Amino acid sequence: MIAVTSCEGDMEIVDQGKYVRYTPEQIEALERLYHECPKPSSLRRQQLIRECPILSNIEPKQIKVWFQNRRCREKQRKEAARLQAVNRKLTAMNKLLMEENDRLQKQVSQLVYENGYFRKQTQNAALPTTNTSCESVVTNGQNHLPMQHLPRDASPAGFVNFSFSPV
Amino acid sequence: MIAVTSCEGDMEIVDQGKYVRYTPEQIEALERLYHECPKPSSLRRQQLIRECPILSNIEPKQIKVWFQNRRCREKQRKEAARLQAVNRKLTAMNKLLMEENDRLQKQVSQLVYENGYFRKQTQNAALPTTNTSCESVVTNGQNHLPMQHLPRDASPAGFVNFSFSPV
DNA sequence: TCCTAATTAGCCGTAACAAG
DNA sequence: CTTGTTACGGCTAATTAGGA
Repeated sequence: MIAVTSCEGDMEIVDQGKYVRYTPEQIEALERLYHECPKPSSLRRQQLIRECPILSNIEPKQIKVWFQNRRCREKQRKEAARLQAVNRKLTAMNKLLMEENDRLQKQVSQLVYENGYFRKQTQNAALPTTNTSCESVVTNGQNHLPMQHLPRDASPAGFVNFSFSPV
Repeated sequence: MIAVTSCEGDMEIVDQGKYVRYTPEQIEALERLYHECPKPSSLRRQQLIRECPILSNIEPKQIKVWFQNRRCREKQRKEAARLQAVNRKLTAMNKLLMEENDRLQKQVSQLVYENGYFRKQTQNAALPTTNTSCESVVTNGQNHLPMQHLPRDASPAGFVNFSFSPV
């Protein structure tokens, strides 16, 4: 209770009722100290209060709590930032992969086309060939495709409609 | 003021010095009400207190604050979950794209190989050809590659060392 | 009518505390 | 200690009252 008036005024609340906001100067000092050492010992905390006149009116317990909350906040923010960063990275990588995929698709198309052309040439001009078959020459276990239905639509699985918002 | 004893016991604190944890029953009731309406009006909140005897010892202001905090928590959790979901989606998509890329790379390799073979056949067996050039036949503005340095390393940009942790 | 001061309500950040 | 919860100060947007 104790309504504590309200806005306006520099009321030195003093009375340890509860809930005070530290001044910007105090925050600045605390942040600096936190940057030096995010997890000071109890002893170290007492030193800080003595060394820093700005913090002299803050109780040791409050200092302790402040560092606790500060660590917690940092952790949360770091995790959020990390997720955002990973997202950006993955999005960027996706873009690259899509472009590369596109490029390769085009390349395959062209190669298939040229291949068909050459195949025709070979067929027409060189019937007496030493080739064992008119089909695929090298078969390294994969891609046993008959070479005739490739010209387009070389996509394998279905990742067509991946909404995927920009984070 | 008002130390409020501490742990243990079912102390009916009553005196609203500060900081009380609501009982599981109260939480349950509040959660249920929240599920029905996450943002009740001031009037509605007063109704709730009257209707629900479990909440009768909680002040209107506290109810208001509870709903406020509850919304805040939900928001944070939803955002975190969303990021996680997007991350999973992107990671899965990346995997698919990588596989597809790999497949296309292999396909290009094979096609280039076959192409070379056919090209050689054509050259050897059919010198008197109507072909205008021994180089690329179709040139659709893109992929003006000389066809000789493709066999491997068809990667364009540098996405080699993308650490990319699994979320 | 439009504008401006005052009140109101919600959200954000954070202090303080409890539980684990 | 960390994590989660209660509570509050302060900012901002939305609403309203009163005066030019």
